[in-house]
Amino acid sequence: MAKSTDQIADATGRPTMKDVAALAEVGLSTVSRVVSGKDGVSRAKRQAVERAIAALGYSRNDFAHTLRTGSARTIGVAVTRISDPFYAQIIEAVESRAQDRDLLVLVASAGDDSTASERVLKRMLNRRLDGFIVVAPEAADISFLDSERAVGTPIVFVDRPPHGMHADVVLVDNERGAADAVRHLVRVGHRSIACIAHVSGRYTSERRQTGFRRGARECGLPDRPDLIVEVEDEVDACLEALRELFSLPDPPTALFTTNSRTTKAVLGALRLLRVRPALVGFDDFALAELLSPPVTTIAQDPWVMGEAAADLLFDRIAGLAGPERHIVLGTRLITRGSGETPPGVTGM
Amino acid sequence: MAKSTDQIADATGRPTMKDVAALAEVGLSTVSRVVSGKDGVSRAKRQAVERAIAALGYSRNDFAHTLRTGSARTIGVAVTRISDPFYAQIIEAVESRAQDRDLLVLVASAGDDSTASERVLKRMLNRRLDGFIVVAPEAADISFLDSERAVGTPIVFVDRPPHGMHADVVLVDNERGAADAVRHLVRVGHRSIACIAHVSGRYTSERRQTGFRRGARECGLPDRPDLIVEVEDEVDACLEALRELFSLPDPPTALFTTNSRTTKAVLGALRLLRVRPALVGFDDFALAELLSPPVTTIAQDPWVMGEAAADLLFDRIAGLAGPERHIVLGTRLITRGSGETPPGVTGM
DNA sequence: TTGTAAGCGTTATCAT
DNA sequence: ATGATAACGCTTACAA
Repeated sequence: MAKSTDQIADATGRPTMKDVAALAEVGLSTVSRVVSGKDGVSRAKRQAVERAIAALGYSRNDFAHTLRTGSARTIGVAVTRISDPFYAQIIEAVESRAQDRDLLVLVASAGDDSTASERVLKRMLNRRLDGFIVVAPEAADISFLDSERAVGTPIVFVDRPPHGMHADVVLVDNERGAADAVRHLVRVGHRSIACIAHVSGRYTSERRQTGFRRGARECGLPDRPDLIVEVEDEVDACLEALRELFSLPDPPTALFTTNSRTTKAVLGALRLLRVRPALVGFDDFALAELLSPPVTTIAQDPWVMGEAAADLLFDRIAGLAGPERHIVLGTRLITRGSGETPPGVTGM
Repeated sequence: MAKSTDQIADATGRPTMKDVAALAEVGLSTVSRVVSGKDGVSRAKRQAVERAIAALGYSRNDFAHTLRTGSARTIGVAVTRISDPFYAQIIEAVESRAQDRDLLVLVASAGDDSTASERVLKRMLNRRLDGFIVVAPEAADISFLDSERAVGTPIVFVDRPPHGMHADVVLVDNERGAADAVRHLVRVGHRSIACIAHVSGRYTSERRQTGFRRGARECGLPDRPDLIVEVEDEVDACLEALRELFSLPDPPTALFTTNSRTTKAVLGALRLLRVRPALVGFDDFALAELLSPPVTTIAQDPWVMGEAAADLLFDRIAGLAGPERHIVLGTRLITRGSGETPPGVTGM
């Protein structure tokens, strides 16, 4: 009743190729050829088909198409948390690249939980994805992804490499970035620097701790294990950690935080204390320059990471063989002020 | 070579139900029954099938399943920009609800552009989505969505109603929220309040302007069209707008901004000026409480919006008929300080 | 309880 | 250039 044209329809109410063929008075394969943009169809028939398509409001059923051809023209992106701006930007970058190639993007927030994430990822895989980009939950056992790869689905990991599995991956140079942060703080005069590391996020957090230690060593700072603490990214936890740090006999004059969520929590905690240590955070975040003092960060570029992952994936989809590739992107120190606080100013 | 088990396979290299049936030495329909969790299968055969499934690493081809059953168990979410935290949270809320029902979520950043967004949305629709949640680009003509609805795909709009189309929609009470902002500013003593509205985002921006005017009127403020300006959400544009506002004969002592992107741009611009007007922004954002002064906002809850949209959609998918529903959610004034600046302090 | 067979809407093969 | 016809992998009467 919606359209004036009489129309037969599929189960879901939509016209099918058969309907188009009937209306255009041509064979089914001719319609298929037109729809798929193949040539070998006379002008006359092609036009008849196009008219019928327009009249019926026909559009191809992707499921039938995929069943037949094997390719869904869809890639999947799974992250641990869509609403984290860092992951959101990765997704947007991938999506933008995918649109260029007329690919659809299936997205999932897998969370950190092992069983839930496995369910989600497996469900996506049932979709016979052409490729998969994954920020893997670190707690989860993702060995099942390996058999998926074995069966031919290219998978690219982002942000952290999969545990015990050789695969394409896009990372930033966490170690070097963290070392840069330390070097910067030492340059402006600090000798006593604390590292506040996020407890979860095993991989990145650990690499950045390692970088922190290496940076400190290279700058000739004494080894101070008491200045390295692991916290949850909540204000309360950070507050407690800071209190302990600043009641040490030789308290830090500067802080390094291992990711932006932790940086934010630390900022929230600092607001409740009288200390104003220098601060450099790994991972840039919106509004960092509007805080007072503006926050100095080690920036990674999620957009570029997403693009790199997508490009790598597309190469694999196109059939690129060869050994797995690790793309390691550089980080950038953004000096904004919080890292400049001279050591003297600090103190409880 | 990947598995020790001999395995036949589909075109893509994966085992099919046929393979499972052969290995388990049962009929095809028995396998189907087991896979779909239907009963009426003897323990013995069920176990044989399960063993075969495990041995082959079989998983159901969703495309074949969907082609046959008609439902893709997939909903679509289209927003204008995934990396905008507001939309990212809506997506995450929808996704979380979808996971409860074992639905997959197809996500797209449609952008603001008309032709591009139409292409993206149409491609999603070819997927025979069970339902669609859309934050529609305002510039775009989305009348084609109407025919999609006519053919039976439930669609729920979020954040703004579709232009010239009756449909389910989840909104916040923009007008009231904006009026609340004005009332708050008047309460702390302001009489001269400017409204800095985002030029794009027609719908929300206009409603919030309307609310601003109504609030001003209800508080007995004089009608001051010169205090309402429209800007792009960039620092430069805001800077220029602010300069003009503050060179008026009777400059504002307080500002109201119509969305968080604009609020941030205005904050960036204010930093370059000597004025420190009071400020209330529509739409809350991360770190608002860490700025100095902390920013007072009219908060909308994207998570609740996403959940409401998802629930409404699920009702429709389940067959709920009846007239379209408009769900209008309230907003919440979060007093943080930037809205408390007494009028006297301001001035160029 | 179990299996056979007929499609779902599309594409690919093969005659014409 | 065109059109039957046979799959693609799955579900679902209908038989047995």
